[in-house]
Amino acid sequence: MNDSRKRLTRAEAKAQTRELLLEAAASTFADKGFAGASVDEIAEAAGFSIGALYSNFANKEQLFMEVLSTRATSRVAQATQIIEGGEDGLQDPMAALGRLLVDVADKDIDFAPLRAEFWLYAVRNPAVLDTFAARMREPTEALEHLVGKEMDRHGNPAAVPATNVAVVVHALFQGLVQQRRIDPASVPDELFGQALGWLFTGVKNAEQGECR
Amino acid sequence: MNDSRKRLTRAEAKAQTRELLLEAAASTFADKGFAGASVDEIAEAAGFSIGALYSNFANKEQLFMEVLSTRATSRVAQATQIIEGGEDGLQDPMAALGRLLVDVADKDIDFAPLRAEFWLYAVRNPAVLDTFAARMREPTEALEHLVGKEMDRHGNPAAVPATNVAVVVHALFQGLVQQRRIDPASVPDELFGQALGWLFTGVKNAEQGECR
DNA sequence: GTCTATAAACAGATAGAC
DNA sequence: GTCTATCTGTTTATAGAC
Repeated sequence: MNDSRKRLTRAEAKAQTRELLLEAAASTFADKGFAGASVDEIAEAAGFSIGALYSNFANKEQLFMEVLSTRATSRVAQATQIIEGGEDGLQDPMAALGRLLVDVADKDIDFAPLRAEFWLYAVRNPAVLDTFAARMREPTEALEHLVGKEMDRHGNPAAVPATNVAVVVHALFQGLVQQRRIDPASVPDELFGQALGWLFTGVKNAEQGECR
Repeated sequence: MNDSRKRLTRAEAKAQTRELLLEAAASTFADKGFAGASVDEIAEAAGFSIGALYSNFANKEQLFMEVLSTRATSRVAQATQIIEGGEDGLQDPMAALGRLLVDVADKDIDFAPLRAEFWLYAVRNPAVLDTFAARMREPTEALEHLVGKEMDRHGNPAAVPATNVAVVVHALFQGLVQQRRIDPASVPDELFGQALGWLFTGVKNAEQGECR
């Protein structure tokens, strides 16, 4: 009994070390990039030494991929799922989604750089490309539900596939987040929601034919 | 006379070396990133040795910034300016712009990775951020002209600022290019033009109020 | 399981030959 | 103006102490 408690505690300790290393890795990779970040400074940022890192991860690449698995990309999916279940945005889902996206962009400072780093890594390593593409399909699918509902709300069945609209919304979001990072004045808070509004009235009219 | 010809030829030779180094640098940075690419392999890719590189550029960073100055980001601006002056897209400027963006995305394979690399560098180096932001304003401003014309074509004066629409179009383009790179099937050729169509009918209706 | 010490390879940048 | 050789620091990854 004592023994099992002890074993559990040790397992927990190791798990905690792993988690701390993953957090430090995410932050350091965001700051300096995959090639630019050294395993040494990652370990140090986590409060450990290089030995602990190699005891928990096979090498730098595996650590990087592990960060991809646990963090970063699914934020948007989480966010949109909150909107679907929550009381927010019952009136105007698009404005609510706009606010939420701004929130994701501003709160999680590492989000965009980390995503860019993963994207580059995926583009450069064909073996990883499918894994990353699958990760990116997550938020798009979450958006697809929202998009589908919104399109239903406005009437008739799909002349435009919800999947395509979801891809566009996702791409627009990523693009705006990046632009906001280098030139905040050019991307005011409201622009997210406005752009979504334009897009959806446009889709709506495409469905039912031009309205004038 | 003989002397001046000789001097000119040498200057040209050096200029050519510089240009070759810049091309090789752009390609290598796109392939391996700023931190991942070594000056050695850049020089080698250009057909020169490391000494020639350091004879033409102060260091790796300056070479990188020089690549930014000469290449990469202004492609979209060039493209949209062609549309404005050309015979193409007189009927449907948005569809033409869509085709053109697809072309930029597919033909210039280094475009997106290089842009991502510059973006990351700018985000990480505050001193460079303004320079890069200015570069990014170039294509947006070119788009703004197109957008303004298109909005005029549909009628009344701006309830929506053309600048904001241009930012959205640019962001959308960048996002779609990135998504297409990791999951081509999710971003068919027509989607660029379609999305622009949705956006503009949406903006149009926002200008003149909802149409139903 | 984590740390310290170290091996082996490689980086950016410089100096001097041609 | 370009090349070769080299200096110096840093990198990833491993081995053995605790």
